[in-house]
Amino acid sequence: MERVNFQVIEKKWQKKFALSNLYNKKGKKFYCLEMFPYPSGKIHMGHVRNYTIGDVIARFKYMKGFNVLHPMGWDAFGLPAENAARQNNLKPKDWTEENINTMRKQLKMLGLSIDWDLEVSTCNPDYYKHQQELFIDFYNLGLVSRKETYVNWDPIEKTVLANEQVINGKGWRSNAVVERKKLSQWFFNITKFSEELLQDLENLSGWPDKVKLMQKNWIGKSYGCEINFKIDNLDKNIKVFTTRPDTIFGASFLAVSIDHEISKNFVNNNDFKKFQEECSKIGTTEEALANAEKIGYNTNLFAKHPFIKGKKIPIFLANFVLMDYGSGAIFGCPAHDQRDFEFATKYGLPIIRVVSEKKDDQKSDLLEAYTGTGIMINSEFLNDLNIAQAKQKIIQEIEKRKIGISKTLFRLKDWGISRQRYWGCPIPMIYLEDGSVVPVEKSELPIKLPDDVDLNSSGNPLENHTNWKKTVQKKTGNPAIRETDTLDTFVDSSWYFIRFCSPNYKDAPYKLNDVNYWMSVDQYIGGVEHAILHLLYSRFFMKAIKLSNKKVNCSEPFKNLFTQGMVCHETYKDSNGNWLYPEEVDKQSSGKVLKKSDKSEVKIGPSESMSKSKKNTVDPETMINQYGADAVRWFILSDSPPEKDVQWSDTGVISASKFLQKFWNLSQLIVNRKEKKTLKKELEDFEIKINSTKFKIDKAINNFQLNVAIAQFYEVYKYLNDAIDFQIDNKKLKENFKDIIKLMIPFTPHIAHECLANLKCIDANKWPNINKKILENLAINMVVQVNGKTRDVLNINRDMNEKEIDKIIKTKSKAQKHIVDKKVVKTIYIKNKIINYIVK
RNA sequence: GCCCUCGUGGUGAAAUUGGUAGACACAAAGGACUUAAAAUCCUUGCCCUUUUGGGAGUGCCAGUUCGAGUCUGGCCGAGGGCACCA
Repeated sequence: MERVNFQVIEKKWQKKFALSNLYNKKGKKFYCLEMFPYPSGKIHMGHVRNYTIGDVIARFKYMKGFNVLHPMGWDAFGLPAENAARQNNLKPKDWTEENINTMRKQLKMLGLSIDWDLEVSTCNPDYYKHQQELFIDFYNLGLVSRKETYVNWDPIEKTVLANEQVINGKGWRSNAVVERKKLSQWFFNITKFSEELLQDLENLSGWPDKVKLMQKNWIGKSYGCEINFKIDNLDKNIKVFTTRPDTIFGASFLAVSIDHEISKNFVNNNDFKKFQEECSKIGTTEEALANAEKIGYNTNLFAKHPFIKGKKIPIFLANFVLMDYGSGAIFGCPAHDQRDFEFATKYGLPIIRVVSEKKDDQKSDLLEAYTGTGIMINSEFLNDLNIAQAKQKIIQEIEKRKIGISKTLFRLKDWGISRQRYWGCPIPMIYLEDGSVVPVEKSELPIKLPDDVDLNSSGNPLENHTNWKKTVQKKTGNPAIRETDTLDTFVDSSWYFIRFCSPNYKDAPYKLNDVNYWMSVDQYIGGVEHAILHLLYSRFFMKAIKLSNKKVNCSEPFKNLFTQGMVCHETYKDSNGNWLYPEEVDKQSSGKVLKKSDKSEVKIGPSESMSKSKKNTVDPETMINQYGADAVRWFILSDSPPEKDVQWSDTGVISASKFLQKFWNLSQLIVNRKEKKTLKKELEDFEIKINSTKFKIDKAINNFQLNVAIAQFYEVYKYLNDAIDFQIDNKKLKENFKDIIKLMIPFTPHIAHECLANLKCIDANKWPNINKKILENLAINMVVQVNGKTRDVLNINRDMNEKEIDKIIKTKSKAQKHIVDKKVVKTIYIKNKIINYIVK
């Protein structure tokens, strides 16, 4: 049999895929989007998986008659471009563009049904001009502010990181230990949407619960109240936020953050300085802070207990109270909060129980804080209430006495967007001589990045540039200085899906009609690592854009979200402990693995997600050249469910390639098949099998069970191979075979189209009809059980009644010997499924 | 510490959502074809029985049910998210 030349047919069909008229441009809209890539150099297997999954969905929808939007772009700003440019003495722009060209070429090799006319790149002034417009819109809406705050400073990247970019106290990209630094920064006031961002999660039924939960926890809504404590002998109050106002009678101290304004009273105090030093010694990483011992500084001030006349409780400055949550002060109730318990134990403060699990259990000493349910004790008017009732009552009382107010707090913080880097979108703000800061005129946009920057000196290249920042205010002609910070690259990716709706529109970031037609994204696909950052920011952008233009009728950007798993590969180390690439090792049939260069033994490590640092990567382009794009696509979908990690295996892709070859062989056999006469019964059975396969595949794709769909193709292949010899005429056989191949187009578009062309198929891009009537008449397998144990399976007509079945079982079935001579106590009969005899 | 998810052959996984456990694939062993190899195809896969058969079996222990991989409770293990958030 002739071997199919993958290279030739893939090139041939990719030319046709490039003509957008191949795709349906009518019908109901369907916006299919995969997270766009950062152009780091070459595509990796993670991209292959992501975009192949997306392509299956997009092609599936095209074929089902939808008008599909399936674009691609580049998340092209970012620090690696600067680093690479510095190392290779290039311009970030040139480096980025070169990578884009490479990766575009590679993506095209995969045969994706992308509409390349819509391509956008975030580093292109045509794109970031509109981002600057949006920034100004947001500014005018009061959604942008400038704040002096402690920031997460990455000492390697010399830039500020958002909280979300700090992972275990380290920079998400550099892995450097993050420092605390006070800087003036630009913020998007994402917290203005806290409630909405939380509420609207409820409507996102097409999102994984896991992702919604992560966002919910991140937003972190908590109910409680604020209480004012009067400081004794001082005309001052300390505001305290608590979610447990019910435990107020157990309060034995106040603890206040070191950054709280009250600590200003002690700046000249040597003990305080010592304490401050001690705190800073602990380090600034969240991990270190979380595990650090709780220490305090006794201010010798006292607060009046708001409900116990004459009672005074000491005020401490404490390292475990955070300034940027609540009001930076708490009341300590050691009996019912573990942190307070540790603190009180250390400083010998009273531990007063106010919640008791049982009424009589109040004498034993606590070994740790009790945080469970119970009823109130030692709490005057709250006694005998449960916690919920007590909370309600005390808040009423607090409000009545005007010493506080019920309050809801969010953990979510505003989004710091300033970056002291060159390769990002310039922030369109200017500083005037009178000290005010104003946006530039929209007509001046884009504020372009300069080409001639020095990336080799430290600090912010735009700040260091000789004249870039010098400008004049257009309206007045007065001299002004440009903002030299650039935007966090997460801003770039927070609205690209909107730009895709009208990517070439020059007048505004989006064309209203196009956005209202295409948005929201019907299917968004990407890695779960973006569950919080990117998705939350994008949701914020959509809401902010809607706020700036009431005619936009979309408030959530992504209707359905699918998060795919990672691509993994085993790791290899030589005897010196150096990582080795898979192509540097040889696998022996004995199971041993040897280093190719010197035949030394190689240690195999566990399979981990592919990363350059561990060298467990496989180059997609090499694989495509070797086995064909279809085989690579097929394998990466076949082995695991898309939401789980998949193990890359060379033998797997080889077998995928072999299967496609066999499938092609089969199509040749069918093309050249000799005519046969049809036997009615054989044709019926055949059509039942083909239709049930079609049904299962269609359903599997709908459910994102692409691995299950592929298993169906393997199964039906075997069947079709036998079916060649069935008594079925060529027309019927080919018709059914064509339908099966059409189902393969989303998975392996090149070879499927090639086979269909050989079969002279004229409507290849139309999803075949499934004859449900045939399926309804399908014979079923009736399971026959005795005492719950399966004794036989009967292939019988659908909807047969119990009596008939009982007759068959008692005369012909293998189960009869388990029933005869025994008393049938009960029979459970589930139509078309099972019959279970209970015998004694 | 808190929250969430998941435990099925040597491996990746299926299982119509409470109804034949292990589809499909990888790897392995045996066989066919071949002078041989490659390629291709077939068979096997826990225990007992020569076979027909029978039994055990979805991390562990209990429970609900005619029937549990699927539901409930407890335990053990793995992964993920958050982490001094008051």
